[in-house]
Amino acid sequence: MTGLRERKKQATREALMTAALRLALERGLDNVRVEDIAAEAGVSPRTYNNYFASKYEAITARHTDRVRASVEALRARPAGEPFWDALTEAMVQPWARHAGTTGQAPAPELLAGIRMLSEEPALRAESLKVAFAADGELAAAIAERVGADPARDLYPSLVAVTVTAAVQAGVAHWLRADPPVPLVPVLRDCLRALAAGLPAPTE
Amino acid sequence: MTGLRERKKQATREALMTAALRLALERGLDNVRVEDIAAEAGVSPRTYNNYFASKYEAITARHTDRVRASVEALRARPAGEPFWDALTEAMVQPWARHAGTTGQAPAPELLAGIRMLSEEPALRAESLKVAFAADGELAAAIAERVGADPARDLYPSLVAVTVTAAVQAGVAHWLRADPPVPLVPVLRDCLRALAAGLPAPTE
DNA sequence: AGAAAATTTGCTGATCACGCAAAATCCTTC
DNA sequence: GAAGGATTTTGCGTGATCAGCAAATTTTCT
Repeated sequence: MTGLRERKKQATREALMTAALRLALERGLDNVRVEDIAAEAGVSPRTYNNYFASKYEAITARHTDRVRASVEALRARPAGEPFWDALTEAMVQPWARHAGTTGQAPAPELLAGIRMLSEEPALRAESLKVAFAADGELAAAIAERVGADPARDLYPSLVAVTVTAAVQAGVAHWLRADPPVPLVPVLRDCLRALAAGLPAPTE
Repeated sequence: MTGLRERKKQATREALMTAALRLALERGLDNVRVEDIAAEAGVSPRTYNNYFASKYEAITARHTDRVRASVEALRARPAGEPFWDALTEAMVQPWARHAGTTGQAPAPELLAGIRMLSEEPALRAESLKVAFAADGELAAAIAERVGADPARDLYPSLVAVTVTAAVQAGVAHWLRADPPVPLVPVLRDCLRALAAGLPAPTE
């Protein structure tokens, strides 16, 4: 079923994503026009907009995929697993390959890309948008798992939204850790703290 | 010190905000151009952009003010107050006047405005942007209060970001509650749960 | 009143995003 | 393997947003 058509579509999508990211990293976000990205990917500018609705979508597409992957990962966790274990693993998983627990440093280009997402205001906004756009689905998956009604109960959406936020905080902390630290444990800490409660440290 | 200049500036800002909101509610967001808002406020289109950088900023300006107000409110809480009490009150305060604990229903126009913020994707994105743009400041205020170093400690930013998210969830829940419920208790519940931990309901 | 400072405004240019229809490409069926 | 159908790409045109710049207007200060 993987016709040439689908493969080509995936390929241009991929080409546009990497072109956008590469150019933005090289020249700075403001010196990249849609036209440039399209040219780099060997495609007409009009086609760019068939794939991505805004100039920034292509750059944040990887992040969009990560977010969606978390939702799917949660749905794929074994049924017996305790809820917070499942949720933690699901949230961590898409980040694991970037910067695992092992000492190996993440690819610098990849890190620069993530850093740009959190430093360029326009990309930060786009990232937030996709993260919280998906959180209806995340809430639904959570509701399903804990047996709640997502429309009436506050719990699923509260957990979905705060977990999403906690991951953001974890990534941000990871980005600014001076002796670099591995990301995955940071994320686990965030989620464990969230599950257990956030009392003030000194009280 | 309240020269005519400053008063006029406040007035046009206010006029632009209300004009933008009114038009968006009346016609739908997509049928409002910057030009229309400026005309409604009796000002040139170019001036609109001196006040607001995007078409959506004016509409979400009230929300922006709420977010900022929370940060200031936290800084203004009495020093002896327990941390989570202070934080809860600070987050709730800007919303309190809209829909307090008392039975009085909120002004329908006001409610429609808030609902539009969470239903129109573009406005939702803008709201998220301002909420999380301010959360560096919120984290700083939290760090100050609990005596932490916002650059090194994860706690302040984790709390800031999750609290912001929890408020979002609370407001969203309030908006879809079928027999309407007062907002403030919902927000308090969200924040109490966040502070105490979010174990799965049935485990 | 008159100079200095700040704000408003019109103009302009760069860019973006999308509708539409023609051209190009891929897939299916005979 | 060729014709016909379906999908994608592309070019063109349109409407709109946003920011820089300099002139005009308004407020403030002396």
